[in-house]
Amino acid sequence: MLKEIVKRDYARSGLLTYKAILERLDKNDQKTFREAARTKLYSSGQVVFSQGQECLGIYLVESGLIGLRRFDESGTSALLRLTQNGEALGYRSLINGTSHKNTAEVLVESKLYFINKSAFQWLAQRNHWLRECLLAIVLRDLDQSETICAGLLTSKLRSRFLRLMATFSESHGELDETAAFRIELPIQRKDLADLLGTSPAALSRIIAGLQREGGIRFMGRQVFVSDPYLLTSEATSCLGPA
Amino acid sequence: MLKEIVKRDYARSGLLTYKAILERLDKNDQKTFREAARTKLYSSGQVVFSQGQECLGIYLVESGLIGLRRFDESGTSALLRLTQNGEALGYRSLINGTSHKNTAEVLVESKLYFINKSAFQWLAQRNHWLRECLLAIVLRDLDQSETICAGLLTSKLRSRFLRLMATFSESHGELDETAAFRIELPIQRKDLADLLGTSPAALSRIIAGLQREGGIRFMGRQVFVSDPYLLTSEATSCLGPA
DNA sequence: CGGAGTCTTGAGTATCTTCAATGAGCGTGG
DNA sequence: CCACGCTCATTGAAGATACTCAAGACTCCG
Repeated sequence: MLKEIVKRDYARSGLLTYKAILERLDKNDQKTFREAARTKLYSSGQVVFSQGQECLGIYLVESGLIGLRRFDESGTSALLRLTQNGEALGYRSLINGTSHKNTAEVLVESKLYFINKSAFQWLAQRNHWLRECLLAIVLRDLDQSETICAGLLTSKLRSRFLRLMATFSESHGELDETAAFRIELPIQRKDLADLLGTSPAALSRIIAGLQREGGIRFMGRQVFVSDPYLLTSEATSCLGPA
Repeated sequence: MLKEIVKRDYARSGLLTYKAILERLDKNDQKTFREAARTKLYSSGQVVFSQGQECLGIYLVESGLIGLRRFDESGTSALLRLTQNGEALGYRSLINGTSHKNTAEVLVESKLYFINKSAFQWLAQRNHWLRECLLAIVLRDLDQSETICAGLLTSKLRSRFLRLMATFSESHGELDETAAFRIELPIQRKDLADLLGTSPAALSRIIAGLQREGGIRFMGRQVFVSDPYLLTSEATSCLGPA
């Protein structure tokens, strides 16, 4: 009974891990899945796949952090999304048969499972849950993308940065011994800037300004938030599932 | 044979019209569908559904133009997407059972079909094509949203505006008798500005600047492009299916 | 200690915003 | 038919915001 609830929760939350999939497959498919899935380890800076490449299969992020980057014709690029544990990469191109629209670059050393296209399609065809889960992921990604889009359309850099911090506080934050919030930023300034569509310089100024006003302190990749209102005041989070 | 190809094309292009659906349903379901679908006419300015409202069903846009707008806490809003003939509205909340994330407002007098939630779910459960079509739409919307997002992250207002014009030229453009391109903008400046995340004032200046440089002329909602390179130079389109 | 990469700061400039005023277009009613 | 009010569009000016380039500081690592 409990197990059933947990399983349902996978579908609802869209957590698509190796283990979650295995649990939901019947015995025959489990074998197929186990044989098809390959672990791959990537170190920071590596590229999983590139924009324009043909889609060979789907990647499941088991640990680490992957950034989806898009380049435009002029060569400039933007970080569209961060992908972490329980999320899938490259599913889009897999479903509609197009080439990859973004470049997936490893921001933090990551462990991925790779399942080749035909094997995954075979499994998805046979397993209702897998299809549902995929759909849930697409919907969540769409919602996230629209939320970011809305933020970009309406908010200033400062607000967007604070929202981004709020997001990180969910996945990379913890309560300090001094009852202040401590966030460990997983990425460097340059990538933060790319995520916000700005330059490291502008970001630095925003940070300096926030610090001057108080309530938040930055030390390298450590962020100490003594005034949690700062993060909650400027809207809800804008990245990732939870 | 030809019919088969045409049908397939619906699935591929994601065109989800009343007629397209009807063609793909078997006789029993056709009856269900016909009984469930209701035509609704909306005049410009009306609201189809509002952000936060519970999802009652799905809307198919048969003609006209609907804008999806998102408000943030501070009350400012942005136009995230335009929806026209052959596209669906409210499918997202229908699938995952959440409330509407955006407000759908009618920009141009529109004819919609409304199919209530349970009827549509019943049909989707029984019809493979419908599910596939829905998935294709979500994927297309996600891609579109990410493209806009990337544009917002990297490009200046001027480029984004030209890209928007390129988009409109696809759906609302035609070759002039003078061999120049003529585009009929379906929406007013305020909405264009909301779509680009700027103010009508800034947009006006961009337009004035472009006109001064030549190659393009604006007269109210009419746009005459004598130098097509203007539209193609600054990247590909960023809105809508075709 | 040196060096590369990263982060911050400074100065000048370009872009965009805001508020307010003017102008163009349109339907209404005298 | 024209004056009136209305909405929409453009323009002006001042100020805020963010960009670029470049120089300086910090950190990590050899």
